[in-house]
Amino acid sequence: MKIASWNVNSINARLPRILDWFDAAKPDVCVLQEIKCVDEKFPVSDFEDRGYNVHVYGQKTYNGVALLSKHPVEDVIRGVPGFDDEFSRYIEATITPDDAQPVRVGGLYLPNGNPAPGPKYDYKLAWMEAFEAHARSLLNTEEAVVLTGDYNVIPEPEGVYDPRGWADDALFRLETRTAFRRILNLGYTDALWHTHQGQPFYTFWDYQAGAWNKNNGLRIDHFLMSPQAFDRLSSGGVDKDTRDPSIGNGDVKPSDHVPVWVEME
DNA sequence: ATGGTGGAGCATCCA
Repeated sequence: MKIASWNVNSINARLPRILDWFDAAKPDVCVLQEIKCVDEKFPVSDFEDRGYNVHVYGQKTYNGVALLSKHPVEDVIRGVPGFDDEFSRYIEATITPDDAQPVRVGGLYLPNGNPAPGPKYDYKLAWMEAFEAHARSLLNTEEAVVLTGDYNVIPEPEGVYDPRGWADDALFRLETRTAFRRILNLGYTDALWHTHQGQPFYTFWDYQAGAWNKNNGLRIDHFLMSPQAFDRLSSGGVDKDTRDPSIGNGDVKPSDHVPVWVEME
């Protein structure tokens, strides 16, 4: 079973490139972030035509997440439990394939938090604290749990092209990394860091200042897997080509994030 | 030091 995550930076502005990727990558499950539309504007039929069950937690203009699955979907929740969030940033459900054990999949769009310090950064830390509590309760179920999405966290210096220049950024400052580490230390594994055996890679390149051409990237999209999920991990990857403006549909600009995925037994 | 790009949706905000 292939599970993917992609911050698409507007589902509707990006749709031809997104559908091309779905037709090639054929994920069983995919969570999307920054769909930037209300539920009614989500192109549901394009995905239903491809065999997906579609669950959307939309929002006008900003944020918005979705969960797509070729397998049956149960117990969908929207928003991190116990956290009164004014934005649509989290969707979670149980996926039950015919040929594999169920997986609880969470798709998240963690707040950016800049500028830091400040109220936006306080919101990021509060979000992470609530998410940590929820991640802990999920571990207590002893089910296979996969928490994936745009974490807006650079976990270690290898995840940024200029660690010194980013030291005070909300994505990399020590308090952010510590909060992320607390979640990992509950008992989750950073699955893509594992499959890459610590070899650096990026999942995001800014639109500005020629970041793609200079390979000035960030590693901010992650898969956190519970022990029961990690034991079933067979491979993981990052579809970097989707970020290249010269590859694929030239009429549509790429997202600044690339799809990330894992294969599970 | 600033602005550099891109999306939503109409002046800016967000990333």
